[in-house]
Amino acid sequence: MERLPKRQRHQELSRLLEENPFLTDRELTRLLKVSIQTIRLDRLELAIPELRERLKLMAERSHDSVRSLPLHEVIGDIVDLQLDKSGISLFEMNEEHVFSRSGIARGHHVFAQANSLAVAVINDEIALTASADIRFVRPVKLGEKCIAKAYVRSSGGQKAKVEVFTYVGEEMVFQGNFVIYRSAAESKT
Amino acid sequence: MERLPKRQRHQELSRLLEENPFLTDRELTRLLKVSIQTIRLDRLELAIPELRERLKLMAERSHDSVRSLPLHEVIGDIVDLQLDKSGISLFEMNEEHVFSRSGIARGHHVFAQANSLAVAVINDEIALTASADIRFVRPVKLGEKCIAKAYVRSSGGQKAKVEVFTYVGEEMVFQGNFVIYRSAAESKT
DNA sequence: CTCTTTTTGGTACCTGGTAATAAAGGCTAC
DNA sequence: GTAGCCTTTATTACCAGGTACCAAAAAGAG
Repeated sequence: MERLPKRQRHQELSRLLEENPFLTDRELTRLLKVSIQTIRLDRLELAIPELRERLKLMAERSHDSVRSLPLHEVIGDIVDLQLDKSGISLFEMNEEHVFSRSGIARGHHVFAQANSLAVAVINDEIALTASADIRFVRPVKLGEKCIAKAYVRSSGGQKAKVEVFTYVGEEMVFQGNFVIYRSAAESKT
Repeated sequence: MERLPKRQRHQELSRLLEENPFLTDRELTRLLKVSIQTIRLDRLELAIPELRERLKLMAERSHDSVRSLPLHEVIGDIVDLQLDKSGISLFEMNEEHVFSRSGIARGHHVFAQANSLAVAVINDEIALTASADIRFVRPVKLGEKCIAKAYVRSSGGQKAKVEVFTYVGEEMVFQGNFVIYRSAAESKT
């Protein structure tokens, strides 16, 4: 058995669910052409919860409105969030985000998604961006779906370091290192 | 059997679910002290969907809402522009730009003003942010007027370096070094 | 050609329901 | 009284979308 197919399938599975978290295992068997048991093993390996749990998580996030994310002001759609650890958000570039001339996204929209995620992932009353070092790897074009992944690298004390990578499909389009100030109170994790 | 208890129960049921839509029928039997069948008949009468449907609806709403936000073409009013030299823009923070909790502006709005200006100041068909190194010196609060000043430090070749300082009054609140890609030499096409 | 990993298949069980049907409780009308 | 009616409760069958586990087949790797 080639090592690739499995990893490719895992990537594909993650991508599909990031794009559309409403897919059941049965629908995934159709999309990936493997048995339902394989899908379930894959989800297990990738630590992706079942459909109902995913929906519940989404519902909870939108319901709470407490926590560090007033959802309406967040750029992008946060589909996974492990406070103080990591997070994933989706954002699709459409007309209002791009230069009309070239169809290329304005940098600050790409930044906004990454920044929103970096702030959201910090489990604190108040979290503010202190500084950032960012790189636009390749232009993002109209219609492209950006998947931003944030990883908290260090969160001791008042400053947390968060690394964010933004992808379009497999391709990295943006990378940023954020330093986030936190209100200091509840750091325990 | 009193006619009232039923209507009262219906009201109570609606109230409970509005307050906490995550309640299962079983939990409701405990709260209302009737059988689970009664709860289900009540939900039927009141046209309240089952728990899973409620969660799904909430998840769907949170999924396709967020995408849009008031980030239009250029952030800030450009009041002075000397192409390839310098520029100034103004931007006032209001409710939609700040964390409702703290009244502090979200970093990406401050960044967006600076980024817009850095791109605008470059005299070329196409100008894109390649990378940036930014620092939020102090938080910007609701109602504050930000004055961003951009200076082109070097513009030879395909990359231009632009330095942006943002002030509220005399106070510097943000500073960034941008590297901007330009489509070619300024004299071309 | 073995040995291990991966994939598939199947069963039992769980949650939070729907749907249908029957039975019991309570109240009114005659 | 008791018949009629609504409300409530109980029972059973069924479903979706899983989990958990076991066994066997398929596919590589050595």
